[in-house]
Amino acid sequence: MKTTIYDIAKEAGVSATTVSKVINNKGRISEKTRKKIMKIMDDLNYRPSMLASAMKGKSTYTIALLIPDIDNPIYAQYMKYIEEYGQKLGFSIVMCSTGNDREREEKHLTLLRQKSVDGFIIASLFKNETTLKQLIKEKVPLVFFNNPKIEYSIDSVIVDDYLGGYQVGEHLLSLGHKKIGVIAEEHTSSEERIRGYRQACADKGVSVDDRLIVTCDSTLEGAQIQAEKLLSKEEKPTAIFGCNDVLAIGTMQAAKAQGILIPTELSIIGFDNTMMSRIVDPPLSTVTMPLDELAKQAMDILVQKIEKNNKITQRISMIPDLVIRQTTAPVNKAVQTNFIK
Amino acid sequence: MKTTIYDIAKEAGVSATTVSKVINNKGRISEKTRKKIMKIMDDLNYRPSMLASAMKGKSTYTIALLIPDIDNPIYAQYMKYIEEYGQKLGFSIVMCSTGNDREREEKHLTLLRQKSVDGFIIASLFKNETTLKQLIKEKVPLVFFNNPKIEYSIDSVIVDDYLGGYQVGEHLLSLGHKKIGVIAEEHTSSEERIRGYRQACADKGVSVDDRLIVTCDSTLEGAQIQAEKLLSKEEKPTAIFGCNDVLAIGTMQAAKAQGILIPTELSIIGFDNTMMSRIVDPPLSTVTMPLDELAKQAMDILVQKIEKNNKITQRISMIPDLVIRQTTAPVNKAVQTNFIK
DNA sequence: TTGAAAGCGCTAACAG
DNA sequence: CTGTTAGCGCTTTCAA
Repeated sequence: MKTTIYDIAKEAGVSATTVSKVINNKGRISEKTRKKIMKIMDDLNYRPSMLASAMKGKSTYTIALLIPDIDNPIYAQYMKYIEEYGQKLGFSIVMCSTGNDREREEKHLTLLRQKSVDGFIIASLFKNETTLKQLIKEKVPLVFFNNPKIEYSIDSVIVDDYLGGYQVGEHLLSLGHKKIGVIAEEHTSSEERIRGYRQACADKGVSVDDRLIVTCDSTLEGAQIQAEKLLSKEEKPTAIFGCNDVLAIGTMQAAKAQGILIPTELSIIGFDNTMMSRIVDPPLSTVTMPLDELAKQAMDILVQKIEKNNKITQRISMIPDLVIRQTTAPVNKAVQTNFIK
Repeated sequence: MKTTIYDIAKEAGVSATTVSKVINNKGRISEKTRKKIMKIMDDLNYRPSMLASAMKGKSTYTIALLIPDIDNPIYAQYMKYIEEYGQKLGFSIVMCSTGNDREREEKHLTLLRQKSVDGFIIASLFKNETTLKQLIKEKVPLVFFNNPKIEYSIDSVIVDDYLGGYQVGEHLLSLGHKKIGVIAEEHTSSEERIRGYRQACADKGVSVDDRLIVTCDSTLEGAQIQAEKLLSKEEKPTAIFGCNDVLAIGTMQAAKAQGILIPTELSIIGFDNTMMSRIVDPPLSTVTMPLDELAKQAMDILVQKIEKNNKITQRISMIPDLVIRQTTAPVNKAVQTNFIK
């Protein structure tokens, strides 16, 4: 039999209420009884059941994180920082992978609402508008993470993907590239990154060739296939922007397989600055974001909603930063001319 | 106000008991009332509170996974497969990273027990014997994952690390290597892998030089530092066994930094077959394990314990397999002789 | 085939 | 400063 608040009460010769009060530091309790109760709780190794207190309307100190896919190390990183900071705040994180699939997203959502988790951090695509509206109406605490939902009044914490894409564009353009391929994943963040990239091109007066912008599932293999196609086009790109590191690295593999030299014959740049970008050869140029800070903000906002019932909704955006490593270089005139003939 | 079982009962003109019975498919209910109740639940979009039912002694359908560190992709993989299969079984997974730190392990443990999670899968080091014994005594459902605790009668699911180490040893030896460095992480699995490796050496009559076996924290940087030391020894190894992929890849980076050619001048082999091993250049030889199967078994055992209160304890061990890629090659006689002079 | 009543472990009025 | 009482939403005897 697990020890309950009553066991403590009985042992201390007081009522359960009193014990509850000392547990929660509420009301006024004489220092004497408080000490006594504390000691007994300690002796009996008593731990209050969070289930029971949650039933009385308190929070469960559990939040759910929805991510598309752990295989992409960037999502593992989301998890890492969110869990780390959650730990500090006393929250547990339940991990839900969704594959960006609406059904799986919803299944997690309803299941976890039944379990009364306090809130949700959503990095998964989450395209279902009906459900989303429903959640907002029911005031379920949630914050979108690196997943802009500009059409809705919803809390979100994001890196400025648009700016990141712009930086990539500028960088590539400054290196003299004009034929630039883009491999994107089906996610709002990719879209924003591309939007930024396009703007950079527009600002420099370089026209973008839409046929060079392709989408694929966010796997090494998927990217490899798309990159191969891109690289066997007549109007072969001299640079490719992978909208995340996995995509960029898949592209590197495709290039290597075709004997294309990086960065001499092809510049490649990624996004996310995952550990992978440091271990490939040559090390991948990419874009980094302040993930720890993003995670912290997301948790803070959520906890505000949960504990203080905070009503204001905010949209926090952080600045990304280029990390130039060794996969980007000035366009190789020789190759270009050779190709144009 | 959330709809409760009573709202349904009232609407249907029956008692809460009856509703409860149809929810749980218990007792005998006329097909008519059952249909009626079902319909009303559906109309009102009723979802039973798992908190309340958990308070009556039912399970929470939540299990906790303790891992050392998400930064190592192999642990992200553990998470992935466990969560995936958990999803199928209707269980949510709460992720706890511990850094192999006893205090953090215990904090998670007590917190989650207060939250009444149904059980624990432990991949984290977990050296605290007192706590462990306590958990066993209290019959907390738990299974150790790739984390052999041979001294205790505890359920565990592991890859046969000993055999994996043996395979690595055999492979390296068959390539003619005699001076082999080993970089290990502080974890039971590393110890087993080394034990297997030693046995292989013994079987081939090759003596192992203990000064070539070193330990470090499981980071790229840590491994790099240790590898540098190893590679600047007089008795420089011709091959290095990284007890996991991170360690092996850190070693690759150290070698590259020193201009050492892989595999011509130095063979390197890892363990875990993470995605990283495929993207480094040259691709890393390593050892693979049937993670999906391991995860499945671990969950199945745990669920047996939770739902059927299964008493028997089992230790499941699966066979790993060498994946020879391009970082291992026959020892380079030239280098050897050159070195010996 | 159905329901009344008790209770899981805790907290929040309210009274004393 | 402390205790009584009621109740969160559900399940489980036991009786009808």
